[in-house]
Amino acid sequence: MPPDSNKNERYNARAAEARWQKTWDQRGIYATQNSDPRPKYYVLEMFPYPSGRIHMGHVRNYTMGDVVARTKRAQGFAVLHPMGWDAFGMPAENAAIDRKVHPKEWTYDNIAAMKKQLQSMGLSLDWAREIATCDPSYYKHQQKMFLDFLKAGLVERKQSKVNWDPVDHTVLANEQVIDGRGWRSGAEVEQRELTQWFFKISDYSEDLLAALDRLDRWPEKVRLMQKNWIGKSEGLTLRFMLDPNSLTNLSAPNQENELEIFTTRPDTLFGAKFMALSPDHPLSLAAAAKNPKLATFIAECKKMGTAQAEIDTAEKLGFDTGIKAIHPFDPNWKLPVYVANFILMEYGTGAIFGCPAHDQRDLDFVNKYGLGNTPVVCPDGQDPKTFVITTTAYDGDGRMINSRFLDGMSIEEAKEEVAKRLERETRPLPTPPPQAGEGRVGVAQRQVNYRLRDWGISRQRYWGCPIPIIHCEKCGVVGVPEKDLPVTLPEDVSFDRPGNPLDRHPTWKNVTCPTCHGPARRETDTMDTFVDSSWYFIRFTDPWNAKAPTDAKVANAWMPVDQYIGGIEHAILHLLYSRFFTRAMHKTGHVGMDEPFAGLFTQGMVVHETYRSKSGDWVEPANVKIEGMGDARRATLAATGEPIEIGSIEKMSKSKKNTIDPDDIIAAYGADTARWFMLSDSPPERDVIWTEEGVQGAWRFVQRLWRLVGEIADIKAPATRPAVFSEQALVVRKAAHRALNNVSDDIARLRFNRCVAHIYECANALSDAIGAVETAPGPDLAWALRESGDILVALFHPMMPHLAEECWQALGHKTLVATEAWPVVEPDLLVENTITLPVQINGKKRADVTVPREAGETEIKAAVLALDAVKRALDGKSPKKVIVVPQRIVNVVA
RNA sequence: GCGGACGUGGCGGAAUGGUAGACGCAAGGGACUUAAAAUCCCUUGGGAGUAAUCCCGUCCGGGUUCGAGUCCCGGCGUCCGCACCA
Repeated sequence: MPPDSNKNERYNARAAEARWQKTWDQRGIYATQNSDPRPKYYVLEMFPYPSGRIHMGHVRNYTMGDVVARTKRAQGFAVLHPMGWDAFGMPAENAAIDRKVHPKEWTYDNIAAMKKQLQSMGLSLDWAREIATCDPSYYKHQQKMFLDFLKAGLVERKQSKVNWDPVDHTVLANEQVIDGRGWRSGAEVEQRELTQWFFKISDYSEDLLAALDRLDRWPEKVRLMQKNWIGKSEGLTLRFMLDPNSLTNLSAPNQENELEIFTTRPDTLFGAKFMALSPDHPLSLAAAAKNPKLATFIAECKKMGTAQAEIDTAEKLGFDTGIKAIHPFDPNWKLPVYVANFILMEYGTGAIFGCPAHDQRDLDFVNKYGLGNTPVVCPDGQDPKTFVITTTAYDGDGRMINSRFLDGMSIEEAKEEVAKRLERETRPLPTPPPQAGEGRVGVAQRQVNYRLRDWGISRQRYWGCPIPIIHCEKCGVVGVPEKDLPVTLPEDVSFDRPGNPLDRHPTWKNVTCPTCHGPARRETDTMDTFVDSSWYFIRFTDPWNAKAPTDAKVANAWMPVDQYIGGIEHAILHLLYSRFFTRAMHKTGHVGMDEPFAGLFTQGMVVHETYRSKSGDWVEPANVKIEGMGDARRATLAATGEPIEIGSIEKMSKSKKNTIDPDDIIAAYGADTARWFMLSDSPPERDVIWTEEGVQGAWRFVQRLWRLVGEIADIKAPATRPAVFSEQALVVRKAAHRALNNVSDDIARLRFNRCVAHIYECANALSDAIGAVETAPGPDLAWALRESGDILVALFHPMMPHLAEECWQALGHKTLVATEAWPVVEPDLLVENTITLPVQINGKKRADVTVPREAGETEIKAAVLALDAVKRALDGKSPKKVIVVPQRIVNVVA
C-alpha cells in the first residue's frame, strides 16, 4: 500500500482504533453516573473467568453486549455496562500445582492481560466499576450475606456425597473424574459422605418455578430447561408394611416395620414386581449390618461417581435383601425388597416400588433378575388379552387392565382412586412413635415433590471465598462476627501436596471462639464459585460501597438487568442460583426485587474445523495450509508439507487446538473486522463457524465502507434540506431510511446477522446511486447522499465503533458518533405507492400483479383474473375461489 | 439414561402459515493493469427447452390447509446440559 497516496488511502485500523480508544477514554464517555436522571438501561454480559487470554467466544459475547449498550446510549438511556472477573476457581489451583505459581499472582496477572485484550476491542465499558470476586473487598460482603442467610434460615449443614480420590486424598469435581478414575492419580473414585454447607434453594422451588412464566424476555428453551430441572411432580408417599417374618436378620430390633416410598404412578400399583432401596437408605444399611454380601454390594455402588449421567447409564444392579413388603391392597401379596444402584437417596424417600411394564429402568431391572412384568395400562386400540411388554416399557396413555377395582379406568381416574382409598386407611406410625401429633396417619398421602436439590456450596479447596464460620467444641457452629470480616485467605500456602492447603495450614484455622473465647477452629471449606457469580450483577450498581454488599436504593434503581447475554451452558445452574440468591438478598433486606434478569439472551459458540496430523496429534489452524475447494480441499502442514487430515467442526478448545487467538485477528485486521465478522452470517443464538474467508470478507467490507464514505464526503451538498426530491434522490433516501428502520428493529430483537445484511443493502444502494451519477449530483441528490451517509455511519457505529468515528470525522462532523443520538426515521419514506403481490395458482407461484397500495379486494381480483398466466390456467372456466391476503399474496384456486 | 435444541444451494444463512434461497462467502466469466494485488461488472439450487415456459427441490415418511421450510404425528442424524468446570 503506498502510504503517501492520500485520496485512496486504505483505512488503517490499527492506528485509528488506538486513537479512538484513547479519545473515548480521555473524555470518559462510557463512565456511568448513578445520579443520571435519564431512564436506565442495564446491559450485562456474563463476566469471564480470567484464564489468561480472551477467546473468540468472549469476542462474540462482548460484541453483542456492546452493540446493545451503544445503541441504547444513542437512544437516550443512562446505560450501565460494567465488566469484572469471575476470579476464584480450580484452574488457579491447578496452575499452582503444575507451574508453582501462587493462585493470586496467577489470577491477577491473567486479569491484567485479559483487560488489555478487552480494551483493544473498543468495548464501551465502564471500567471504573471493575470488580474481581477474589478481592477481599468483594468477598467480604459475600461472607456477610452468608451470615445473613444463616440467620434467616436459608443455610443449613447436612451430609452429602463427594467424589473421593483415595490416592490423592482429595475431593474431585465431576470433570476430574474420567471413566470412574481420578484424573491425576488414576485411582478408582469412591463416594464419600461429608458434612457440608447448603443454601436452601429448595425453599423456593415453587416460587422459582411459578415466576418463570413472568420472564417473558427469556428464551422459551431456557425456561423449559429450568422448569424440568426444578422437576415438580405430584404423587403419593405410600407406606408399605414389611413382612415381620422377613425382618429377623436386621441389626436393630425391628425398628423398621414399614417402608415409605414416593411414587408419581400409584395407578400402576397392581403392576408392582419389586421394591427398591437406595444403597444409602437406612433399611439398606440395617440389612447390610448382618449381611456381608449386601455390605459388599453397597460398597461397590459407592465406587460409582456422583454424576447423574453416570448413575443413569450404569448397568442396573440390585441385591435382594430377603425382606418382603406387603402390597397395600392385598395382605397376601409379597414383594421382594432390593437394594438398587439407580435409586437416589436425595429424591423422594430413597425408595420406590417397581412397575416394570411402565418404566424402562424397572423393566431393565426385572429382565436382569427374572422378576417378570404385568402390564396394567393398555394403549387404546390394543387388545388387553394380547398386550405384552418385553423389552420396551409403555409409558403412554391408556386404560387400566389387570388391576382389579381399577380396571377400565383412565390413568388419572386410577391415580385418584388409589389415593382416595389409601388416604382413608390409617395405621399407627412406625416405631419409635412420632414425636408429635396423632398416632394414626393415612397409609398414603398426596405429596408434591421437586427434583431440585439444595445447593451444596462447600468446596474443599483453597482458591475460593472462605466460609465465615468457626467450629467450637463448646458452642458448636458459630458465625464469624461482622467486625472480623472479611475472613481473608492466608497467602503462605503450599501446593506441593494434594488436598486443601487451608486445612493443613499451620496456624490459619486455629482461632478463639467469638462466644466463649475458648480454642476453636475455622471452617476450612470455601464457597462454590457459583456463589460469587450469583450477585456480581448487583454489586456492579454500587461497587465502591465498603460498608455493605449494596445500597438498596441504588440497586433497586438499576436492577433488574435489562439485557443479560451469555452462553447457553449457563441456562440452568448459574441462572437458577442467581435467581435464588436475589430472592435471598431480598429476604435479608439487601435489595427489593426477586428476579435479577428481565431479559436474557443465550448466544451460540464459536466453532472451527479441526486438523490432525498422521501421528494423530491435533494441529493449530495457524500451522495448516489449505488448498483446493469442496471435496478437493486438502490440508498440509505449512512448515513441512506433511498431509493433514481435515476433521469435524467443533467448539474451539485448547485440547483440540482449533482456537484462533483474538489478539492475532485484531493485530492483522483490527477489532472492527473481528466484531463485524462475529455478528455476520450466523444467527446469534446459533453456533458460528470461524473461517478465514469470512474474516477477509468482513475486512473487505470495512475498506469498502471507508471508500464509500470518502466518496460521499467529497460531495458538495446544500446546507438546507431541499423542498423536493427527484426520483433518484428518493431512491437513496428510501434505502437509508428502510435500513434505519430495519436495523433499529433488529438490534432491539438482537438479530445482529440481519442488521449486517441490512447495512450491506444500504451500502449497496448508496454505491449504486453514486455509480449512476455521471457528472456531479444535483443539490437534492447531493443532500440525500450526505444524509444517507450520516445514517449509514450511525447504523454501523454500534458494531464497528472505531471505523464509525473515523468516517464521522471524514464526513466533517466535529462531534463523536459515540455520543450522537440515534437517527430518526421518516415514516413516509417507508411506504410505496404501489405494491407487487405474488399470484399463486393452486398454491404455486405463477405471476405477479402490481396494484395501487390502497387497492381493494375486488380491484385486485379483477387485475389478477386479467393476467395471461391466470387466463391460461383457467382455460375459460371461472375459478373455484380467489383468496386475497391483503399486502401479502393472491391465490387462485382453479 | 434423562432433559433441551438444531437439520434450507458448493458454504454461513434469509423467509409474522403466503414469491424458498435476502445478505454474505466461494466459484466461473469479463473490465482495468506490462503483470499481480486491489477494485468494478455479469452469472451461479437441480433438470428439460431456441424461447415463452414447465418439472423437481427446505433430513426421511405420513397428516392438517386454498397454501407448509414454518403447524401436527412418527423416524433418522448432529449438538448441548445433567447439580464439585466456569
